[in-house]
Amino acid sequence: MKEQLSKKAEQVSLVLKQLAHPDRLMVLCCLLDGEKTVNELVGYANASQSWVSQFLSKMKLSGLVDSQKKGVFVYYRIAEPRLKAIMTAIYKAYCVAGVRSER
Amino acid sequence: MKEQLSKKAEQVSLVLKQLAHPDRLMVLCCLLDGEKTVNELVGYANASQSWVSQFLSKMKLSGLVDSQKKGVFVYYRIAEPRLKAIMTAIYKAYCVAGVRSER
DNA sequence: TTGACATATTATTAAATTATAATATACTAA
DNA sequence: TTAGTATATTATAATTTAATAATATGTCAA
Repeated sequence: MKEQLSKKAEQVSLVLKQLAHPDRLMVLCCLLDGEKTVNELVGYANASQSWVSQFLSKMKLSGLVDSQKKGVFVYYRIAEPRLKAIMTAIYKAYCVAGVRSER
Repeated sequence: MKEQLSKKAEQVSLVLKQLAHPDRLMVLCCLLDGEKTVNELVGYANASQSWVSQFLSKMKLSGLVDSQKKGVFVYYRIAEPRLKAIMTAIYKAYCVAGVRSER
């Protein structure tokens, strides 16, 4: 039981490491809204094209996002429902105004 | 609006950085269950007393947990409801068996 | 086939984090 | 007051991660 939890913890920590950065959070927050091209994401995060591309490529490698090419554009979206769940929880906790934090 | 989000992102990333580590997740997961002494937490994470103490002290500094001394023991608990919310989401997503991930 | 734009890759230096050890403090019971 | 246990602090070397620049690839339209 504890063994299992510690394996999960390993897995979750790999996901959280990818999120634990302001610009990366901005990108993911943006993806939470639906699929976006690389350039659209560059606009949201204050980061370079190269940086965003790198980040997305890592996220894709680990299966957290996937992408679809349409002509010149590459559309990225969140592929892992558990990532979506975590991002949604974060968004609700920190970005939805007027929600009283219950004890 | 975007300005605000990016400030939030900064704030959230500081929280996530504290979580993004297997042993730290174990500790927090354990605290999700209720308050615990340092030694109890040392038992759950496979980490040294010194390490757990250090971690808790940082978390306390940033207001994510707080502690209460009872005799020789120091009881720690999650102080920030938003941390509790995120941890709960993570726990549900990764540790609750049998939950179908909805699309 | 060339120019313009969208995306991807690679390399390198700077900076932050991790793991660990050693040691200190504080409380309690005897 | 001393021994034993619980917790906290400090320091440092090793490892990761971050930031950035330079450049490459691929697609499309003219």
